[in-house]
Amino acid sequence: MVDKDQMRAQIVRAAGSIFSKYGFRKTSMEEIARAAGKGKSSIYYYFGSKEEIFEAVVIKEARLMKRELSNVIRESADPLEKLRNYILVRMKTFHQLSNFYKAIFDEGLSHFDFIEKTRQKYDQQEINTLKSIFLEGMKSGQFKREDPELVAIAIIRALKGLEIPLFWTQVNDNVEITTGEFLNILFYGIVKQ
Amino acid sequence: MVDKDQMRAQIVRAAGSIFSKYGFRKTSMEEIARAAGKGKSSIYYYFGSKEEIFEAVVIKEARLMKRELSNVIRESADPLEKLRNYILVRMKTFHQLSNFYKAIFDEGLSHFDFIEKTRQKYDQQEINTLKSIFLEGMKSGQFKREDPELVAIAIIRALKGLEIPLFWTQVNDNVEITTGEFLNILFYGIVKQ
DNA sequence: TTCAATTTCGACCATTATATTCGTATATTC
DNA sequence: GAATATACGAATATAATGGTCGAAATTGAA
Repeated sequence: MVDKDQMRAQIVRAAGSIFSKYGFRKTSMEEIARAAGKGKSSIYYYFGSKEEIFEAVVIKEARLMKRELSNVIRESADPLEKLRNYILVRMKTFHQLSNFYKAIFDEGLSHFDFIEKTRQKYDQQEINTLKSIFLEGMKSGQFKREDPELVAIAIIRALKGLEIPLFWTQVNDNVEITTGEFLNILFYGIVKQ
Repeated sequence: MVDKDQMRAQIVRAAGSIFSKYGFRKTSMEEIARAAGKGKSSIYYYFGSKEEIFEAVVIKEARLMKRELSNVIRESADPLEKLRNYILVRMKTFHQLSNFYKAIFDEGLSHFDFIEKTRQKYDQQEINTLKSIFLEGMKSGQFKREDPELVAIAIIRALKGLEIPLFWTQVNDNVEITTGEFLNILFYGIVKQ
């Protein structure tokens, strides 16, 4: 039973590296099995279906992103730095996960209802996080006085907008540049001088 | 006839962007057609087969790389700079083309005999180029006196070794770091002080 | 050792995806 | 308006793929 979980983890790891490269549809069980160093049918001993594996991968990656975001917030004291780092880390991680998100928008993947639920849950969490950061910044006088909920939602929307081109450009450089530009605008449009 | 070539170029462009993302096998004619803004069967008016398109793409990219390398050599006067820039450009371009090369090593693609021929031709060209750069550096006293042919072959071999990990890591950063490190070693192991 | 539970996989099946062909419809040219 | 060039939907034959099943290894406790 202990080994079984270990094997599951290994399969998830292998599958993740393929999924993130080719997306859900273009990844075959054969490839996952090969990458995990197992026969194709053996995979079915650990997972019921390809979709189950995909779900496990997405959940794992989501947890990872959440942890990473928590860390970066905890580690930066200044709310301004918090916001900056939060967004930078988010965009960077998102770029690595773009294939998963691409899969979400992919046609024929709408039966992944768990994804929509997960997404909504994380959306709410993100809004709350940003809200609290912004509140803190308001108290310290570094941010203008606005409705924190509205600001948080606006930022989330903007970030989602920023994510779109990531689906189409394969060059990494744009990420940091665009995000930096975005941060520039965001701060100097928002911060009280 | 003029328009036909234009359309061919457009298809090659579209196909290139998909091939470079998913490789040969995972790219479908349907996708190529969609990306080219045409119906699937229309593609066959311009190209006889998927492989023919692939061949056109590879040839085009190879030409591009060759031109880029020629430019960088012409523009840098110092042989040391020539070698440095040559390798940097080569690694950068190679990274963008990694999917094509991945296709070459892919099993089941061995019937692309034109690729092996092209590769051999370019290997010889590369050796000659590096040889002449090295000869120039020897004359100017910046490089140690060695057999230029052997040195050129050694460098090519090393570069090929550097290329391998590009197949497995998806992070871009490594490229410049590894290449930089490589250049460091190469220069200070080779240059006369 | 023996026996049962666990783990692995080759062979197989049903379904889908895909490359290519074909007949024909629509533009373009002379 | 015939001839030619261009476009595509539908059809086909084949290959790829997700998933099943039974049987072979492997393990490990009695």
